[in-house]
Amino acid sequence: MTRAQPYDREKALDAAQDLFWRKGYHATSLKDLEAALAMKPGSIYAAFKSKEALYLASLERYFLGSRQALRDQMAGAATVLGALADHLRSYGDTTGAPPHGRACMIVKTLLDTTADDGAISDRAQIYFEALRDEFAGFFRQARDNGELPPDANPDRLARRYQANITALRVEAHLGGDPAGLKDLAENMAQEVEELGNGG
Amino acid sequence: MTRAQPYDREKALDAAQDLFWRKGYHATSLKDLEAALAMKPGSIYAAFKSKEALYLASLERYFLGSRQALRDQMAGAATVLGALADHLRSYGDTTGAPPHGRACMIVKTLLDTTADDGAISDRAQIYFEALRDEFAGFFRQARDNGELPPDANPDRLARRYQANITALRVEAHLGGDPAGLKDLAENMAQEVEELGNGG
DNA sequence: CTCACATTTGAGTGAATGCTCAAATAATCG
DNA sequence: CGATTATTTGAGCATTCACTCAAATGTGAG
Repeated sequence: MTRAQPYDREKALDAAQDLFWRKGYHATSLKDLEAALAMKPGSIYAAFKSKEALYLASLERYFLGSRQALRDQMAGAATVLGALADHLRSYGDTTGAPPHGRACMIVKTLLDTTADDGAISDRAQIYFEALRDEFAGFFRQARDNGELPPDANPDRLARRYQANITALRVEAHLGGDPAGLKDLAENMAQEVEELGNGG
Repeated sequence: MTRAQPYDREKALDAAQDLFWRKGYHATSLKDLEAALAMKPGSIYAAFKSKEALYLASLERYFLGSRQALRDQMAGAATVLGALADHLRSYGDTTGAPPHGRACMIVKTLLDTTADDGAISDRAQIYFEALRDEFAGFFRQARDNGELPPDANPDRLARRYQANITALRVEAHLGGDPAGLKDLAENMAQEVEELGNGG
């Protein structure tokens, strides 16, 4: 049959994602990618077609990974609101592996691309909204199982929740006072929990 | 004396600020700037020294303008909290001239620069914190004049307030459903007002 | 009007960009 | 062990990048 691929596609995509996430699309050059992926330009183009396509693949990987991590985190929780609150709290801790201490790659993408960056900004918007839908689903779940009052608006709550995460992760990206960040996260987390106590 | 400057420095800086604000530092080329400023490369370098220096000048202009607009808005207000709430509400409207419908240039800068972009990210962080101090000053004012309880924490409130603005303006940048954005802004604004009602 | 000089000009700099492709390489097949 | 074919290689492509500087231009002084 065909020759086994001497490069590890998952590992390469992982390296590309990390590099793009840190430096952004425009500031990342092919030279940077060659070094990070340990691949020569020809191989990169054979495997990923173009810098833009590689970015799109990295972004998709980021989105799928984030969503999966969120679902896993929610699955084993006692209450939905408690788990959503804990998810916020987790961004208050900048130590440890990414995504801690980093802004959301989707938000970064949204902010530094324009219409003339082709499909990239469109795709980022789709992912951003998909994550919002994910949050809305959890709030709906909380409403349906009685954690939230019956007149709670899951879409509105999701929008607000996502806004909090966005802001929290921008703060984390700055890397200022860790206590202040933790305090901010705790503040937001408690607001979520209080939604269940007739807030 | 010396020859009158045939280019308008303010107008050029204004054009540069707008272009950088929209496209970001890395995605903006000298060609773009030449077109926007209606100046040839030699003139740009004589007037502004480098692309980085021009960006720093644009960012400073943005910061000073934003802070001044905020101060003006706060000066003629009946209550401090009401004015802070209205400031949030203003970002819920994407129609009209910038800054409406655009993310904060300082936040954009923070997210798409790294340490190897020299002074730019440092400067953006300074401005971001300066705006936070500005907000903290208003909350302190509200506490001292009785709008807030005596044990209110101005720094914490300012951090949360700035986080809300950051998130709101990221949402505005997306340009999705205007009603949803307005709703989000109203939501945040009411939370600020409720701080004064024993919240 | 002429001189002196500050300012603008824009073709041109070397370096870096994203990307290509003919040649070299390695793995599987009969 | 060749023969075949998928894959990698890396020098090098055209283009664009941020930037420079000698020459042209316009201005105020004498």
